[in-house]
Amino acid sequence: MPGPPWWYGKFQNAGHRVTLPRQIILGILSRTSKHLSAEEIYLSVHRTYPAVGLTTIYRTLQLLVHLGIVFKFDFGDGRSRYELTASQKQKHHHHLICRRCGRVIDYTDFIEEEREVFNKVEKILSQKYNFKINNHQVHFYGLCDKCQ
Amino acid sequence: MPGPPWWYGKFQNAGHRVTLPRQIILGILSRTSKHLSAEEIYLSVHRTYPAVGLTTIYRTLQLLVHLGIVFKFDFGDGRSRYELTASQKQKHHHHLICRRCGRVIDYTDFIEEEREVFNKVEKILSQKYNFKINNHQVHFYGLCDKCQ
DNA sequence: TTTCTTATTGCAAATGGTTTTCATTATCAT
DNA sequence: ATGATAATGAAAACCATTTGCAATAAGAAA
Repeated sequence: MPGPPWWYGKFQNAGHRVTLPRQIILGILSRTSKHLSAEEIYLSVHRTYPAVGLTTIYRTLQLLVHLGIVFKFDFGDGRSRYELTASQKQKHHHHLICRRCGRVIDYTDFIEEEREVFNKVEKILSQKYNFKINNHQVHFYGLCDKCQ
Repeated sequence: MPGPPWWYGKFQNAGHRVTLPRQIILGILSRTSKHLSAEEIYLSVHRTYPAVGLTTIYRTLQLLVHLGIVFKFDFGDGRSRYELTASQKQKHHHHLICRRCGRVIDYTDFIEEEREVFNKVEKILSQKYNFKINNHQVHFYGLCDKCQ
């Protein structure tokens, strides 16, 4: 798949430079289907590019979230976790979180049906509260099979 | 409304003591409709009971979350916020969060489809992933009227 | 290609919410 | 009333994340 990646334009428009660390980080995010933390990304980057510092990871993630390229999640384990908003590896999904062991399951079941409802709800909420809604997240909390 | 409060049994069953700080904290949570942070609760407690320390607030909240009496939320402002899971003041609701100013709006006026989908999805997910689901949270992210 | 402006980076130090340690206090079963 | 021990408060420790600043590099202009 040649040509510039899909996020390229978002950088240009906002006047941000396409630097090596940023490309590497985006590469990692686009190749995983996990919810990586800043440190995990740092370690992954560090294997091939030891010169990149943890600070850059944090600053880049902050930028990516701001540009709407990445979602930031809190699953309750004391650190933020990040996912691309769009990629081959990441279809739109919601989360099932175990309160005991912290396991997170992505599910896409009924996502279409959910999406229809959410579209409708978003439209209603946008009007009622005069809110410009960009995205949503759904978390179900409970106990996984091993922890019951 | 006389008699012991609804959470009393949960304490007893788990062998936890009903102490003054715990009663005060639960009192505050049951009288508010806001999403209070640990520090806000501390300050509120402190006005009438200056002897209660911040540490106790944290430990109590941790216990309450564990007992399922309180929900812990992360709205992205760098601190956790807490709400009773059940009370006169708190009906089940979802959140609308402004990415810019951090304002959080609760909404409870669900449309029928919304309820149906959640009931259905919850049931199916429980079976498919053998998860015992206790609750869910829904966050819509966007820009509020003032921040657009 | 070379130059120049300035956004970006790395390191170290600072921040700040939350947790831990430990001696003291208070709950509640006996 | 008493005793076992859960709970508490104060201070210190933790640790994910942010900030200050001098050095570096992206990308527009020449």
